[in-house]
Amino acid sequence: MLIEVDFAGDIPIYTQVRDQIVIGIAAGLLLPDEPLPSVRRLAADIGINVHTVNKAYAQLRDEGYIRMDRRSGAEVAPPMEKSPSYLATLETKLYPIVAEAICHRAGAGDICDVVNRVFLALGDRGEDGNE
Amino acid sequence: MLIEVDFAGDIPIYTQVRDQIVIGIAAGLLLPDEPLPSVRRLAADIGINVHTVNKAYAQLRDEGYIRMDRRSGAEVAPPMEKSPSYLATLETKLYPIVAEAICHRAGAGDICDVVNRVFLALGDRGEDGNE
DNA sequence: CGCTTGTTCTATATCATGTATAACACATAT
DNA sequence: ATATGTGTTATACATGATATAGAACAAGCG
Repeated sequence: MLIEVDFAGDIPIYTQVRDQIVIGIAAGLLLPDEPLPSVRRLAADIGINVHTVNKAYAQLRDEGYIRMDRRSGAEVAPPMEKSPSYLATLETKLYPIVAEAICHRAGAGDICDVVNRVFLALGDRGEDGNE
Repeated sequence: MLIEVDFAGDIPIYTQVRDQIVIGIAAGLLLPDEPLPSVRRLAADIGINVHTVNKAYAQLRDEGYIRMDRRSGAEVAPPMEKSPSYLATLETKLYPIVAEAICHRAGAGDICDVVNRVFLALGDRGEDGNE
């Protein structure tokens, strides 16, 4: 599970780390209860500060993606429950993106094609046949 | 075309203004060549600084959504060309969102359902039958 | 001239981001 | 006991983004 960071981009480093770990969990590269590298270790590997990694980990913990213990370190959390309230959050995030797509003359099919492409790219090991 | 801003949220004001105008264009509430309120006018209406509105307008101009003239003011730009390069940008934006959705046990169908729902909410007047 | 338009400039205040260093509480291994 | 490794917290500093404020400019129009 290699994590790379773009220092030149306008996306915060801790957000990049957080996103890549979420992607790793979604893709099945990070399995439940699997230990994550310690904050100091990952910071040294990437070449960033400990607090930056800690901020990413803390956010992941608050969002329920990982579990942190002062002694045993950080671990991937068990799979989430399927909460309908998340769909409202998803809709809020998709609203400006879909509007942009419409302005670029993309149809709903075009957007869903991209969604399915990303889904397949992540889903090689991410699905376990729940539906 | 009413624009409202959430001062308490963590989304920059100029981004909120920019997003709502994009949504307005996508929904057909703002038609091509339609004049936008002046930066001073909109700033006064919303209750924010002129520079904040100017930043939103400048970004919209750089992205091709609107056209600005020093004398005639700001106007909605003509419809965009359908560029394939945008789909790559869209895919980059959707990647973390789809990963999040997978972690929340949402399937590709669930995501596309939300996309279609947003598409319909915006598309009441946004489509003109291009495909 | 008077008014409006976008544009640019300076200045200030606040918050986010990232780094740096250090210490703490807790657990484990030597 | 000592050493090492966890996450956690605290302080400090530098930089950039965000937002505000006031002022001025060039250009068009009645």
